[in-house]
Amino acid sequence: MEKTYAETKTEEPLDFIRNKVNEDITNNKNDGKVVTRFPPEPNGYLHIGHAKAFCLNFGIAKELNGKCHLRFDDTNPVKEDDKYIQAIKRDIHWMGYDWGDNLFYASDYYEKLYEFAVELIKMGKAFVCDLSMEEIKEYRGTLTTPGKESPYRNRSIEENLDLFKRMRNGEFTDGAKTLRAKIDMNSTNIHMRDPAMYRIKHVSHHRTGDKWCIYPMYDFAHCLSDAIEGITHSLCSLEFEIHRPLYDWFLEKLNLHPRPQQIEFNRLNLTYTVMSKRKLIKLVEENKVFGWDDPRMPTVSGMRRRGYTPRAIKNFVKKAGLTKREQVIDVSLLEYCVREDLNKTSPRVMGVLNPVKVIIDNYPEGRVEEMTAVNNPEDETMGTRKVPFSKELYIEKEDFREEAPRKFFRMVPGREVRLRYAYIVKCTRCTKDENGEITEIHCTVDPESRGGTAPDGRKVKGTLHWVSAQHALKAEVRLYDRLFKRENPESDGHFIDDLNSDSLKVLPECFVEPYLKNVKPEDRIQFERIGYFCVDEDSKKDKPVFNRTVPLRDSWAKKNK
RNA sequence: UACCCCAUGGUGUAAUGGUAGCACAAGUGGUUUUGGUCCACUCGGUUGAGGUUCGAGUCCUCAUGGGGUAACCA
Repeated sequence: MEKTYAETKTEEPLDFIRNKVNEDITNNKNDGKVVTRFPPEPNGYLHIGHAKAFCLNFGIAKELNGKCHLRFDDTNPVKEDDKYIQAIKRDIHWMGYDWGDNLFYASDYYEKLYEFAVELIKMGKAFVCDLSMEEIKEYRGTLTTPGKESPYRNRSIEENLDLFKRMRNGEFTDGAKTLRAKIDMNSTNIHMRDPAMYRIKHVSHHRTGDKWCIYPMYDFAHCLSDAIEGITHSLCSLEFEIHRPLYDWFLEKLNLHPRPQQIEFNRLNLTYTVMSKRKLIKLVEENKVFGWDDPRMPTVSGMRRRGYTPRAIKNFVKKAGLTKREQVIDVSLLEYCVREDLNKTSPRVMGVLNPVKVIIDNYPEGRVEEMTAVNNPEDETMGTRKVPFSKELYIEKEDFREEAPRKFFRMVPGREVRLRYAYIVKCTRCTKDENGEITEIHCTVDPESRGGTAPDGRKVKGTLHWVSAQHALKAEVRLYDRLFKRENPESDGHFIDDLNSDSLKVLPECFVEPYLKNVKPEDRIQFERIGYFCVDEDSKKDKPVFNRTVPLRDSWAKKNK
């Protein structure tokens, strides 16, 4: 049975919604039950803002032994599609939530909703209106002026009943008639000015096919679907606040009990991205990204492909908090949460993204040593692995300079560096091509320093990652950056202009250690000194593709900005 | 020039009439075979004006600022 937060072991302060739910249980409202719901419309993929909503709804249910229903709000067949239903279910499951038997569709309730509408007509609380869309708009008035009543408002109940039935039977064309609630054309809340309940659309529905040609509106369908399912707390975002009187009106007029309560919370926005479904659809349709699951997208699918973990996302949502103020959260908080999780869980490996060859002149040709490397210094149980070392290696181009700037601890002629888990080497010289590009770097190894420490205890400040040339596995690496150049991409439709043209860099010729030859999509690793990466589904048998999830923090780069 | 909601460091969020705290970001130092992690420190805040009170971020009034609302979308 449900418990209160006093009985859970949370020591953190509760947000205002959890407080309210807690209070309701304490007062035995709804017999102390908690039933929430997550009601996506299947017209796009879920994004991090939706994640906040479903983490809240499923989270509360889980925390208090209540239930959370997944209900597809499918009342507008022209925008909806089954492919979105599949994607939404997959994303919620991936995040670790389960609706059990409680999978519903607003379209399950079409017959019942129709009956409720008939009931309202019988009460004289709804009428069939012949006004056109333009006329309705005109009659509605404006934000500052009252509306006026439709000339069809006082039709007899019998006539309304007959007309509504004929609407259902398909006797009228799209837009010819609507069923409207009879409320108050003078209300200061425009949503109460005789809102539409049903409109005619001769369109087949992804679930009900051609059974219906009238479809219920959100305001009518949502509150009643909640009531039908026995939802106790109907949590939605702030922009629905003004709809609440209407939500309550239908429930009250139809005298439904127990009565679900709508509570509104702030949406989650992130810097350097856009969050509205409309804008995300535009990015997909105009091929600004490769799809809904492009790793640069703020969608759950995109984040999965990018390598974010459910745990990191949940933690982020929790840290973002829940209030009634507008929030725009710094994307660095999300990245922090991702790194925090990946740091503890990702195996470390070496990979060279921009390779340059290193030749160790005093190392015997053909000799191969197996160096022991720690898989994760944060977690001893992850063990160690062997990494082959030989005369010719690759290191990162940017780890070598002919002239060292101040505090540059990497490879420079005449100086020593450590090759991680291998040896201390001293750079002697480099060769260049006719363009001045460095072609080879020559070093000598200190054979006494095997493993990386010198017996004389001398300090070597720099440690570089490397890959043995003859053992290297070729890989493609995709580097992602923020999708937009500006913190708040233009809100007025010109957000496309703020797209960051450098949001994706593909490096087709990287070298990684052979340990990675059996990776599979969604495997996550850390390339030491570079960042966290996730194996992409585009990977081929002998050429893996790695998506950069998030770079490691880099105080060196920051200092040199 | 309507109605509704909101207002705490750069950002997000606590403080339920009694010491304004936490996290991220930013910065400084320490440790380090990842310029990572970790550790320590620093920076910086109650929109304004009145009122109630021994005492106000918190309650009241007004002002200011921000957001939402006029689909047969959700």
